[in-house]
Amino acid sequence: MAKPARTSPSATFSFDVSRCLICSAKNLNMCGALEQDELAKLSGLARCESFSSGDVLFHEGDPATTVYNITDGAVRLSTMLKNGRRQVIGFLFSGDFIGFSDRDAYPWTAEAVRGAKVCRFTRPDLAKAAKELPKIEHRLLEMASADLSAAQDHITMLGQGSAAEKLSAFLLMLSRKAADRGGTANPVHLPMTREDIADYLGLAFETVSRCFARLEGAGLISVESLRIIRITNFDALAEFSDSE
Amino acid sequence: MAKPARTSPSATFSFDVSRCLICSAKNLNMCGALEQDELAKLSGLARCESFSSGDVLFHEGDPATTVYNITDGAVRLSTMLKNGRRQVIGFLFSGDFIGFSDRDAYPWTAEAVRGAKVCRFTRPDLAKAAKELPKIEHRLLEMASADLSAAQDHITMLGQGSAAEKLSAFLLMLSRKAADRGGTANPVHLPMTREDIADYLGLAFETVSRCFARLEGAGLISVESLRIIRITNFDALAEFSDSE
DNA sequence: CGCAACATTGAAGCTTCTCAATTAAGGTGG
DNA sequence: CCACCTTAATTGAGAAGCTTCAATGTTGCG
Repeated sequence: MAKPARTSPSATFSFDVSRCLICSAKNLNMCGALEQDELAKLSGLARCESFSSGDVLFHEGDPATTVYNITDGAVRLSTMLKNGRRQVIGFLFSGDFIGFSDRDAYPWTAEAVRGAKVCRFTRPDLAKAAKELPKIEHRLLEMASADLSAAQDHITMLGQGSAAEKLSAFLLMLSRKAADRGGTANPVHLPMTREDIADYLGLAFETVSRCFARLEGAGLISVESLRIIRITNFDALAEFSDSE
Repeated sequence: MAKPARTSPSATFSFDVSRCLICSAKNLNMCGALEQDELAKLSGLARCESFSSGDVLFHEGDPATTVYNITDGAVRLSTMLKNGRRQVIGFLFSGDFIGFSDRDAYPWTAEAVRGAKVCRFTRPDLAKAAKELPKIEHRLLEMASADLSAAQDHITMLGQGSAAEKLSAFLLMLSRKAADRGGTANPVHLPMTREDIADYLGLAFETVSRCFARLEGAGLISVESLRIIRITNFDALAEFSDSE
Protein backbone atom coordinates (compact mmCIF):
# COMPACT_ATOMS: atom_id res chain seq x y z
CA MET A 1 0.00 0.00 0.00
CA ALA A 2 2.83 2.33 0.85
CA LYS A 3 4.77 1.09 -2.12
CA PRO A 4 3.71 2.43 -5.48
CA ALA A 5 1.24 0.03 -7.06
CA ARG A 6 2.67 -2.18 -9.78
CA THR A 7 0.82 -3.61 -12.72
CA SER A 8 0.43 -7.00 -11.08
CA PRO A 9 -3.05 -8.51 -11.14
CA SER A 10 -2.94 -8.98 -7.36
CA ALA A 11 -4.14 -5.46 -6.68
CA THR A 12 -6.34 -5.06 -3.65
CA PHE A 13 -9.09 -3.21 -5.53
CA SER A 14 -11.03 -4.74 -8.35
CA PHE A 15 -10.23 -1.59 -10.24
CA ASP A 16 -7.22 0.39 -9.21
CA VAL A 17 -7.97 3.95 -10.26
CA SER A 18 -4.39 4.86 -9.81
CA ARG A 19 -3.91 3.18 -13.15
CA CYS A 20 -6.04 5.73 -14.90
CA LEU A 21 -5.45 7.11 -18.33
CA ILE A 22 -4.50 10.45 -19.73
CA CYS A 23 -7.68 12.37 -19.74
CA SER A 24 -8.60 15.37 -21.78
CA ALA A 25 -12.31 14.73 -21.56
CA LYS A 26 -14.67 17.61 -21.56
CA ASN A 27 -17.13 18.30 -18.78
CA LEU A 28 -15.56 15.74 -16.52
CA ASN A 29 -13.76 18.03 -14.15
CA MET A 30 -13.13 15.90 -11.11
CA CYS A 31 -13.14 18.97 -8.93
CA GLY A 32 -16.25 20.33 -10.53
CA ALA A 33 -18.58 17.63 -11.73
CA LEU A 34 -18.86 15.47 -8.64
CA GLU A 35 -21.54 15.79 -6.01
CA GLN A 36 -20.90 18.06 -3.06
CA ASP A 37 -20.04 15.31 -0.60
CA GLU A 38 -17.73 13.66 -3.06
CA LEU A 39 -16.06 16.93 -3.79
CA ALA A 40 -15.47 17.47 -0.10
CA LYS A 41 -13.68 14.17 0.31
CA LEU A 42 -11.57 14.76 -2.76
CA SER A 43 -10.58 18.29 -1.97
CA GLY A 44 -9.04 17.07 1.25
CA LEU A 45 -6.67 14.97 -0.79
CA ALA A 46 -5.85 17.53 -3.44
CA ARG A 47 -2.95 19.91 -3.33
CA CYS A 48 -3.14 22.93 -5.54
CA GLU A 49 -0.19 24.20 -7.47
CA SER A 50 0.63 26.89 -10.02
CA PHE A 51 2.93 26.67 -12.98
CA SER A 52 4.14 29.48 -15.17
CA SER A 53 4.80 29.47 -18.88
CA GLY A 54 7.02 26.61 -19.93
CA ASP A 55 7.22 24.98 -16.51
CA VAL A 56 7.42 21.21 -16.58
CA LEU A 57 4.82 19.27 -14.59
CA PHE A 58 6.69 16.05 -15.29
CA HIS A 59 9.07 14.60 -17.85
CA GLU A 60 8.59 11.67 -20.16
CA GLY A 61 9.94 8.66 -18.28
CA ASP A 62 9.48 10.09 -14.79
CA PRO A 63 7.83 7.69 -12.33
CA ALA A 64 4.09 8.27 -12.58
CA THR A 65 3.33 9.10 -8.99
CA THR A 66 0.90 11.96 -9.38
CA VAL A 67 -2.38 12.66 -11.11
CA TYR A 68 -3.26 16.22 -12.10
CA ASN A 69 -6.51 18.01 -12.71
CA ILE A 70 -6.19 21.31 -14.54
CA THR A 71 -8.19 24.10 -12.93
CA ASP A 72 -6.90 26.98 -15.03
CA GLY A 73 -4.73 27.56 -18.06
CA ALA A 74 -3.45 24.98 -20.52
CA VAL A 75 -0.98 22.11 -20.55
CA ARG A 76 0.89 20.62 -23.50
CA LEU A 77 1.71 16.91 -23.73
CA SER A 78 4.56 15.94 -26.03
CA THR A 79 7.23 13.40 -26.79
CA MET A 80 10.69 14.02 -28.20
CA LEU A 81 11.97 11.74 -30.94
CA LYS A 82 15.51 10.61 -31.48
CA ASN A 83 15.85 12.79 -34.56
CA GLY A 84 15.18 15.85 -32.44
CA ARG A 85 11.66 16.43 -33.67
CA ARG A 86 8.80 16.82 -31.27
CA GLN A 87 5.29 15.42 -31.48
CA VAL A 88 2.65 17.24 -29.48
CA ILE A 89 0.13 14.63 -28.37
CA GLY A 90 -2.47 17.03 -27.05
CA PHE A 91 -3.44 20.25 -25.37
CA LEU A 92 -5.32 20.05 -22.10
CA PHE A 93 -7.45 22.76 -20.59
CA SER A 94 -9.33 23.67 -17.48
CA GLY A 95 -11.29 20.64 -16.33
CA ASP A 96 -9.05 18.17 -18.09
CA PHE A 97 -7.29 15.42 -16.25
CA ILE A 98 -3.73 14.24 -16.65
CA GLY A 99 -3.09 10.77 -15.39
CA PHE A 100 -1.10 8.06 -17.04
CA SER A 101 -1.44 4.82 -18.88
CA ASP A 102 -0.96 1.48 -17.14
CA ARG A 103 2.76 2.10 -17.16
CA ASP A 104 4.80 3.07 -14.14
CA ALA A 105 6.35 5.98 -16.00
CA TYR A 106 4.74 8.91 -17.77
CA PRO A 107 4.79 8.29 -21.51
CA TRP A 108 5.12 11.97 -22.36
CA THR A 109 6.25 15.30 -20.99
CA ALA A 110 3.68 17.74 -19.62
CA GLU A 111 4.45 21.45 -19.69
CA ALA A 112 2.41 24.51 -18.84
CA VAL A 113 1.42 26.63 -21.81
CA ARG A 114 1.45 30.25 -20.71
CA GLY A 115 0.65 29.45 -17.11
CA ALA A 116 -1.55 26.81 -15.54
CA LYS A 117 -3.11 25.93 -12.22
CA VAL A 118 -3.68 22.34 -11.23
CA CYS A 119 -4.81 20.31 -8.29
CA ARG A 120 -2.81 17.17 -7.79
CA PHE A 121 -3.49 13.83 -6.16
CA THR A 122 -1.13 11.03 -5.36
CA ARG A 123 -1.90 7.65 -6.84
CA PRO A 124 -2.51 5.95 -3.48
CA ASP A 125 -4.78 8.78 -2.30
CA LEU A 126 -6.84 8.61 -5.43
CA ALA A 127 -7.10 4.83 -5.22
CA LYS A 128 -8.35 5.15 -1.65
CA ALA A 129 -10.89 7.79 -2.62
CA ALA A 130 -12.12 5.65 -5.47
CA LYS A 131 -12.62 2.74 -3.12
CA GLU A 132 -15.04 4.85 -1.13
CA LEU A 133 -16.57 6.61 -4.11
CA PRO A 134 -17.35 4.26 -6.96
CA LYS A 135 -18.46 7.23 -9.05
CA ILE A 136 -14.87 8.31 -9.37
CA GLU A 137 -13.75 5.20 -11.13
CA HIS A 138 -16.75 5.40 -13.36
CA ARG A 139 -15.80 8.91 -14.32
CA LEU A 140 -12.22 7.92 -14.94
CA LEU A 141 -13.38 5.26 -17.33
CA GLU A 142 -15.54 7.77 -19.15
CA MET A 143 -12.53 10.01 -19.43
CA ALA A 144 -10.40 7.21 -20.80
CA SER A 145 -13.05 6.53 -23.37
CA ALA A 146 -13.22 10.19 -24.32
CA ASP A 147 -9.44 10.26 -24.60
CA LEU A 148 -9.49 7.41 -27.03
CA SER A 149 -12.05 9.21 -29.15
CA ALA A 150 -9.90 12.33 -29.05
CA ALA A 151 -6.82 10.36 -30.07
CA GLN A 152 -8.67 8.88 -33.02
CA ASP A 153 -9.86 12.32 -34.07
CA HIS A 154 -6.25 13.44 -33.88
CA ILE A 155 -5.24 10.52 -36.11
CA THR A 156 -7.81 11.53 -38.69
CA MET A 157 -6.67 15.13 -38.49
CA LEU A 158 -3.07 14.09 -39.10
CA GLY A 159 -3.68 11.58 -41.83
CA GLN A 160 -6.11 13.46 -44.02
CA GLY A 161 -6.16 16.63 -46.00
CA SER A 162 -3.92 19.58 -46.68
CA ALA A 163 -2.17 21.76 -44.14
CA ALA A 164 -4.97 24.33 -44.31
CA GLU A 165 -7.60 21.64 -43.76
CA LYS A 166 -5.74 20.37 -40.72
CA LEU A 167 -5.48 23.86 -39.31
CA SER A 168 -9.19 24.46 -39.91
CA ALA A 169 -10.05 21.27 -38.07
CA PHE A 170 -7.74 22.32 -35.26
CA LEU A 171 -9.40 25.72 -34.88
CA LEU A 172 -12.85 24.15 -34.85
CA MET A 173 -11.71 21.68 -32.22
CA LEU A 174 -10.36 24.45 -29.98
CA SER A 175 -13.59 26.36 -30.46
CA ARG A 176 -15.71 23.35 -29.52
CA LYS A 177 -13.55 22.52 -26.51
CA ALA A 178 -13.78 26.10 -25.27
CA ALA A 179 -17.56 26.01 -25.60
CA ASP A 180 -17.72 22.62 -23.87
CA ARG A 181 -16.04 23.98 -20.79
CA GLY A 182 -18.35 26.96 -20.68
CA GLY A 183 -16.21 29.45 -22.53
CA THR A 184 -16.86 31.40 -25.67
CA ALA A 185 -16.83 29.46 -28.93
CA ASN A 186 -16.05 32.14 -31.40
CA PRO A 187 -13.14 34.32 -30.91
CA VAL A 188 -10.86 31.30 -30.47
CA HIS A 189 -8.08 31.85 -27.99
CA LEU A 190 -4.75 30.16 -28.77
CA PRO A 191 -2.59 29.88 -25.68
CA MET A 192 0.03 27.92 -27.62
CA THR A 193 2.64 29.08 -30.10
CA ARG A 194 2.59 28.48 -33.86
CA GLU A 195 5.32 25.92 -33.33
CA ASP A 196 3.18 24.06 -30.79
CA ILE A 197 0.37 23.92 -33.34
CA ALA A 198 2.81 22.79 -36.02
CA ASP A 199 4.13 19.97 -33.86
CA TYR A 200 0.57 18.93 -33.06
CA LEU A 201 -0.44 18.83 -36.73
CA GLY A 202 2.79 17.41 -38.12
CA LEU A 203 3.66 20.57 -40.06
CA ALA A 204 6.43 23.17 -40.15
CA PHE A 205 5.62 26.26 -38.12
CA GLU A 206 6.08 28.45 -41.19
CA THR A 207 3.36 26.43 -42.88
CA VAL A 208 1.01 27.08 -39.97
CA SER A 209 1.70 30.78 -40.27
CA ARG A 210 1.05 30.76 -44.01
CA CYS A 211 -2.17 28.82 -43.57
CA PHE A 212 -3.51 31.36 -41.09
CA ALA A 213 -2.85 33.99 -43.73
CA ARG A 214 -4.52 31.94 -46.44
CA LEU A 215 -7.60 31.18 -44.34
CA GLU A 216 -7.87 34.86 -43.55
CA GLY A 217 -7.49 35.75 -47.21
CA ALA A 218 -10.27 33.31 -48.04
CA GLY A 219 -12.55 35.10 -45.59
CA LEU A 220 -12.93 32.13 -43.26
CA ILE A 221 -11.17 33.60 -40.25
CA SER A 222 -9.86 36.89 -38.98
CA VAL A 223 -6.56 36.95 -37.11
CA GLU A 224 -7.43 39.60 -34.55
CA SER A 225 -4.16 39.21 -32.71
CA LEU A 226 -1.46 36.60 -32.48
CA ARG A 227 -3.49 34.56 -30.06
CA ILE A 228 -7.05 35.48 -30.93
CA ILE A 229 -8.65 34.11 -34.07
CA ARG A 230 -12.19 35.02 -35.00
CA ILE A 231 -14.03 32.53 -37.15
CA THR A 232 -15.89 34.73 -39.60
CA ASN A 233 -17.57 31.92 -41.52
CA PHE A 234 -18.17 28.92 -39.30
CA ASP A 235 -20.01 26.82 -41.86
CA ALA A 236 -17.50 27.43 -44.62
CA LEU A 237 -14.64 26.60 -42.27
CA ALA A 238 -16.34 23.37 -41.22
CA GLU A 239 -17.09 22.55 -44.84
CA PHE A 240 -13.48 23.23 -45.72
CA SER A 241 -11.97 21.19 -42.89
CA ASP A 242 -14.15 18.46 -44.26
CA SER A 243 -12.96 15.80 -41.88
CA GLU A 244 -15.29 13.16 -40.48
CA MET B 1 -31.45 -5.28 -18.09
CA ALA B 2 -33.04 -6.53 -21.25
CA LYS B 3 -32.85 -3.11 -22.77
CA PRO B 4 -29.46 -2.08 -24.13
CA ALA B 5 -27.62 -0.11 -21.48
CA ARG B 6 -27.51 3.62 -22.03
CA THR B 7 -24.84 5.99 -20.87
CA SER B 8 -26.86 7.11 -17.88
CA PRO B 9 -25.09 7.12 -14.52
CA SER B 10 -27.87 4.99 -13.02
CA ALA B 11 -26.36 1.78 -14.33
CA THR B 12 -26.83 -1.23 -12.09
CA PHE B 13 -23.13 -2.12 -12.08
CA SER B 14 -20.50 0.18 -10.72
CA PHE B 15 -18.65 -0.44 -13.95
CA ASP B 16 -20.63 -1.50 -16.97
CA VAL B 17 -18.27 -3.51 -19.10
CA SER B 18 -20.59 -3.25 -22.01
CA ARG B 19 -19.19 0.22 -22.35
CA CYS B 20 -15.75 -1.07 -23.16
CA LEU B 21 -13.34 0.44 -25.60
CA ILE B 22 -11.89 -0.61 -28.89
CA CYS B 23 -9.15 -2.97 -27.96
CA SER B 24 -6.15 -3.97 -29.96
CA ALA B 25 -4.11 -4.87 -26.95
CA LYS B 26 -1.57 -7.61 -27.19
CA ASN B 27 -1.60 -10.68 -25.01
CA LEU B 28 -5.02 -9.92 -23.69
CA ASN B 29 -7.04 -12.42 -25.63
CA MET B 30 -10.23 -12.76 -23.66
CA CYS B 31 -10.67 -16.29 -24.95
CA GLY B 32 -7.10 -17.20 -24.22
CA ALA B 33 -5.68 -15.35 -21.28
CA LEU B 34 -8.33 -15.97 -18.65
CA GLU B 35 -8.29 -18.79 -16.16
CA GLN B 36 -9.92 -22.06 -17.10
CA ASP B 37 -13.11 -21.54 -15.09
CA GLU B 38 -13.50 -18.03 -16.41
CA LEU B 39 -12.97 -19.24 -19.93
CA ALA B 40 -15.67 -21.84 -19.46
CA LYS B 41 -18.23 -19.27 -18.42
CA LEU B 42 -17.32 -16.97 -21.27
CA SER B 43 -17.30 -19.58 -23.97
CA GLY B 44 -20.89 -20.35 -23.18
CA LEU B 45 -21.78 -16.81 -24.13
CA ALA B 46 -19.65 -16.57 -27.23
CA ARG B 47 -20.80 -17.33 -30.73
CA CYS B 48 -18.13 -17.98 -33.29
CA GLU B 49 -18.30 -16.61 -36.78
CA SER B 50 -16.19 -16.51 -39.93
CA PHE B 51 -15.75 -13.66 -42.35
CA SER B 52 -14.09 -13.73 -45.72
CA SER B 53 -12.00 -11.07 -47.39
CA GLY B 54 -13.71 -7.70 -47.40
CA ASP B 55 -16.73 -8.77 -45.34
CA VAL B 56 -18.08 -6.10 -43.05
CA LEU B 57 -18.41 -6.92 -39.37
CA PHE B 58 -20.24 -3.66 -38.80
CA HIS B 59 -20.54 -0.23 -40.31
CA GLU B 60 -19.67 3.13 -38.83
CA GLY B 61 -22.85 4.37 -37.18
CA ASP B 62 -24.44 0.96 -36.64
CA PRO B 63 -25.84 0.44 -33.14
CA ALA B 64 -23.04 -1.00 -31.05
CA THR B 65 -24.70 -4.20 -29.87
CA THR B 66 -21.88 -6.67 -30.21
CA VAL B 67 -18.33 -7.09 -28.99
CA TYR B 68 -15.88 -9.16 -31.03
CA ASN B 69 -12.74 -11.05 -30.16
CA ILE B 70 -10.59 -11.99 -33.13
CA THR B 71 -9.44 -15.58 -33.05
CA ASP B 72 -7.86 -15.75 -36.49
CA GLY B 73 -7.02 -13.43 -39.37
CA ALA B 74 -7.06 -9.65 -39.38
CA VAL B 75 -9.62 -6.87 -39.20
CA ARG B 76 -9.33 -3.32 -40.48
CA LEU B 77 -10.97 -0.35 -38.72
CA SER B 78 -11.59 2.75 -40.78
CA THR B 79 -13.67 5.87 -41.20
CA MET B 80 -14.75 7.53 -44.42
CA LEU B 81 -14.49 11.29 -44.71
CA LYS B 82 -16.81 13.59 -46.56
CA ASN B 83 -14.18 14.25 -49.24
CA GLY B 84 -14.15 10.55 -50.07
CA ARG B 85 -10.85 9.80 -48.46
CA ARG B 86 -10.49 7.00 -45.97
CA GLN B 87 -8.53 6.93 -42.74
CA VAL B 88 -7.56 3.50 -41.47
CA ILE B 89 -7.56 3.70 -37.68
CA GLY B 90 -5.96 0.36 -37.04
CA PHE B 91 -5.37 -3.26 -37.93
CA LEU B 92 -6.44 -5.88 -35.42
CA PHE B 93 -5.17 -9.42 -35.23
CA SER B 94 -5.75 -12.70 -33.49
CA GLY B 95 -6.29 -12.04 -29.81
CA ASP B 96 -7.37 -8.47 -30.32
CA PHE B 97 -10.70 -7.23 -29.12
CA ILE B 98 -13.14 -4.98 -30.93
CA GLY B 99 -15.60 -3.21 -28.70
CA PHE B 100 -16.72 0.35 -28.81
CA SER B 101 -16.38 3.62 -27.04
CA ASP B 102 -19.02 4.87 -24.63
CA ARG B 103 -21.21 5.71 -27.59
CA ASP B 104 -24.23 3.74 -28.65
CA ALA B 105 -22.97 3.52 -32.22
CA TYR B 106 -19.72 2.16 -33.61
CA PRO B 107 -17.41 5.05 -34.47
CA TRP B 108 -15.80 3.20 -37.38
CA THR B 109 -16.34 0.43 -39.87
CA ALA B 110 -14.76 -2.97 -39.24
CA GLU B 111 -13.95 -5.19 -42.21
CA ALA B 112 -12.17 -8.51 -42.53
CA VAL B 113 -8.78 -8.30 -44.22
CA ARG B 114 -8.32 -11.49 -46.23
CA GLY B 115 -10.52 -13.58 -43.95
CA ALA B 116 -11.05 -13.55 -40.21
CA LYS B 117 -12.59 -15.63 -37.47
CA VAL B 118 -14.12 -14.03 -34.42
CA CYS B 119 -16.07 -14.95 -31.35
CA ARG B 120 -18.78 -12.47 -30.53
CA PHE B 121 -20.58 -11.49 -27.35
CA THR B 122 -23.62 -9.33 -26.87
CA ARG B 123 -23.24 -6.31 -24.65
CA PRO B 124 -25.72 -7.56 -22.00
CA ASP B 125 -24.08 -10.99 -21.90
CA LEU B 126 -20.66 -9.50 -21.41
CA ALA B 127 -21.94 -7.16 -18.72
CA LYS B 128 -23.45 -10.12 -16.89
CA ALA B 129 -20.24 -12.11 -17.16
CA ALA B 130 -18.23 -9.19 -15.86
CA LYS B 131 -20.49 -8.90 -12.85
CA GLU B 132 -19.55 -12.45 -11.90
CA LEU B 133 -15.93 -12.17 -13.00
CA PRO B 134 -14.28 -8.97 -11.88
CA LYS B 135 -11.13 -9.98 -13.74
CA ILE B 136 -12.88 -9.32 -16.99
CA GLU B 137 -13.47 -5.67 -16.33
CA HIS B 138 -9.93 -5.36 -15.14
CA ARG B 139 -8.70 -6.81 -18.40
CA LEU B 140 -10.95 -4.54 -20.41
CA LEU B 141 -9.45 -1.57 -18.68
CA GLU B 142 -5.97 -2.81 -19.45
CA MET B 143 -7.01 -3.16 -23.06
CA ALA B 144 -8.39 0.36 -23.14
CA SER B 145 -5.14 1.61 -21.75
CA ALA B 146 -3.16 -0.34 -24.31
CA ASP B 147 -5.39 1.05 -27.05
CA LEU B 148 -4.66 4.55 -25.97
CA SER B 149 -0.94 3.85 -26.10
CA ALA B 150 -1.36 2.38 -29.56
CA ALA B 151 -3.33 5.40 -30.72
CA GLN B 152 -0.61 7.71 -29.46
CA ASP B 153 2.05 5.67 -31.25
CA HIS B 154 -0.05 5.99 -34.38
CA ILE B 155 -0.18 9.76 -33.89
CA THR B 156 3.59 9.90 -33.65
CA MET B 157 3.92 7.70 -36.72
CA LEU B 158 1.64 10.02 -38.69
CA GLY B 159 3.07 13.29 -37.52
CA GLN B 160 6.76 12.65 -37.81
CA GLY B 161 9.23 11.83 -40.51
CA SER B 162 9.22 11.00 -44.19
CA ALA B 163 7.07 8.44 -45.95
CA ALA B 164 9.87 5.89 -45.77
CA GLU B 165 10.31 6.48 -42.05
CA LYS B 166 6.60 5.96 -41.49
CA LEU B 167 6.65 2.75 -43.48
CA SER B 168 9.67 1.51 -41.52
CA ALA B 169 7.90 2.19 -38.27
CA PHE B 170 4.84 0.40 -39.60
CA LEU B 171 6.82 -2.71 -40.55
CA LEU B 172 8.51 -2.80 -37.17
CA MET B 173 5.15 -2.46 -35.46
CA LEU B 174 3.69 -5.36 -37.43
CA SER B 175 6.75 -7.42 -36.64
CA ARG B 176 6.48 -6.69 -32.94
CA LYS B 177 2.76 -7.39 -32.87
CA ALA B 178 3.27 -10.71 -34.62
CA ALA B 179 5.92 -11.67 -32.08
CA ASP B 180 3.71 -10.56 -29.21
CA ARG B 181 0.98 -12.95 -30.21
CA GLY B 182 3.42 -15.82 -30.52
CA GLY B 183 4.13 -15.57 -34.22
CA THR B 184 7.35 -15.06 -36.08
CA ALA B 185 8.89 -11.60 -35.93
CA ASN B 186 10.96 -11.54 -39.02
CA PRO B 187 9.47 -12.37 -42.29
CA VAL B 188 6.67 -9.87 -41.72
CA HIS B 189 3.36 -10.95 -43.17
CA LEU B 190 1.14 -8.18 -44.58
CA PRO B 191 -2.46 -9.29 -44.88
CA MET B 192 -3.51 -5.82 -46.01
CA THR B 193 -3.14 -4.13 -49.39
CA ARG B 194 -0.76 -1.28 -50.22
CA GLU B 195 -3.77 1.01 -50.24
CA ASP B 196 -4.71 -0.10 -46.71
CA ILE B 197 -1.21 0.74 -45.55
CA ALA B 198 -1.35 4.07 -47.36
CA ASP B 199 -4.63 5.00 -45.70
CA TYR B 200 -3.20 4.00 -42.33
CA LEU B 201 -0.09 6.15 -42.80
CA GLY B 202 -1.74 9.08 -44.54
CA LEU B 203 0.09 8.52 -47.83
CA ALA B 204 -0.76 7.73 -51.44
CA PHE B 205 -0.57 4.02 -52.22
CA GLU B 206 1.97 4.70 -54.97
CA THR B 207 4.21 6.29 -52.36
CA VAL B 208 3.98 3.16 -50.22
CA SER B 209 4.97 1.08 -53.20
CA ARG B 210 7.93 3.31 -53.97
CA CYS B 211 9.08 3.28 -50.36
CA PHE B 212 9.12 -0.52 -50.28
CA ALA B 213 11.38 -0.34 -53.32
CA ARG B 214 13.62 2.25 -51.72
CA LEU B 215 13.93 0.39 -48.44
CA GLU B 216 14.82 -2.72 -50.40
CA GLY B 217 17.36 -0.80 -52.45
CA ALA B 218 18.90 0.48 -49.24
CA GLY B 219 19.33 -3.10 -48.03
CA LEU B 220 17.00 -2.73 -45.07
CA ILE B 221 14.28 -5.12 -46.23
CA SER B 222 13.69 -7.75 -48.86
CA VAL B 223 10.29 -7.93 -50.53
CA GLU B 224 10.03 -11.70 -50.81
CA SER B 225 6.52 -11.55 -52.18
CA LEU B 226 3.70 -9.02 -52.25
CA ARG B 227 2.69 -9.91 -48.73
CA ILE B 228 5.92 -11.15 -47.17
CA ILE B 229 8.64 -8.68 -46.22
CA ARG B 230 11.88 -9.87 -44.72
CA ILE B 231 13.70 -7.37 -42.56
CA THR B 232 17.31 -7.87 -43.53
CA ASN B 233 18.76 -5.27 -41.19
CA PHE B 234 16.63 -4.89 -38.11
CA ASP B 235 18.84 -2.39 -36.33
CA ALA B 236 19.30 -0.19 -39.35
CA LEU B 237 15.55 -0.20 -39.99
CA ALA B 238 14.86 0.73 -36.38
CA GLU B 239 17.53 3.41 -36.52
CA PHE B 240 16.01 4.72 -39.72
CA SER B 241 12.41 4.72 -38.51
CA ASP B 242 13.83 6.74 -35.67
CA SER B 243 10.55 7.38 -33.97
CA GLU B 244 10.24 7.44 -30.18
C1' DC C 1 -7.47 -19.12 -69.56
C1' DG C 2 -8.90 -14.64 -68.89
C1' DC C 3 -10.64 -11.09 -66.24
C1' DA C 4 -10.37 -7.97 -62.40
C1' DA C 5 -8.11 -6.27 -58.69
C1' DC C 6 -3.68 -5.12 -56.98
C1' DA C 7 0.92 -3.37 -57.60
C1' DT C 8 4.77 -1.14 -59.83
C1' DT C 9 6.96 2.48 -62.34
C1' DG C 10 7.40 6.95 -64.80
C1' DA C 11 6.83 11.94 -65.42
C1' DA C 12 4.80 16.29 -64.31
C1' DG C 13 2.92 19.39 -61.00
C1' DC C 14 2.00 21.07 -56.64
C1' DT C 15 2.34 21.36 -51.66
C1' DT C 16 5.21 21.61 -48.06
C1' DC C 17 9.78 22.15 -46.07
C1' DT C 18 14.08 24.43 -45.46
C1' DC C 19 16.91 28.29 -45.24
C1' DA C 20 17.08 33.09 -44.63
C1' DA C 21 15.74 37.78 -43.74
C1' DT C 22 12.50 40.88 -41.68
C1' DT C 23 8.93 42.36 -38.53
C1' DA C 24 6.26 42.08 -34.31
C1' DA C 25 5.56 41.03 -29.51
C1' DG C 26 6.86 40.38 -24.73
C1' DG C 27 9.78 40.91 -20.74
C1' DT C 28 13.63 43.06 -18.18
C1' DG C 29 16.35 46.43 -16.35
C1' DG C 30 17.76 51.02 -16.38
C1' DC D 1 8.01 54.39 -18.65
C1' DC D 2 10.92 53.59 -22.25
C1' DA D 3 14.81 51.28 -24.58
C1' DC D 4 16.64 47.14 -25.36
C1' DC D 5 16.93 42.38 -26.00
C1' DT D 6 15.02 37.99 -26.72
C1' DT D 7 11.64 35.16 -28.44
C1' DA D 8 7.83 34.51 -31.64
C1' DA D 9 5.80 35.26 -36.11
C1' DT D 10 5.66 36.55 -40.83
C1' DT D 11 7.16 36.45 -45.48
C1' DG D 12 10.05 35.16 -49.52
C1' DA D 13 12.68 32.05 -52.59
C1' DG D 14 14.44 27.71 -53.72
C1' DA D 15 14.60 22.77 -53.11
C1' DA D 16 12.75 18.45 -51.85
C1' DG D 17 9.18 15.16 -51.35
C1' DC D 18 4.75 13.63 -52.14
C1' DT D 19 0.72 13.27 -55.03
C1' DT D 20 -1.58 12.82 -59.23
C1' DC D 21 -2.29 11.02 -63.68
C1' DA D 22 -1.14 7.49 -66.73
C1' DA D 23 0.68 3.27 -68.46
C1' DT D 24 2.35 -1.29 -67.64
C1' DG D 25 3.09 -5.44 -65.04
C1' DT D 26 1.56 -8.90 -61.72
C1' DT D 27 -1.37 -11.79 -58.85
C1' DG D 28 -5.15 -14.47 -57.86
C1' DC D 29 -9.67 -16.16 -58.61
C1' DG D 30 -13.70 -17.77 -61.29
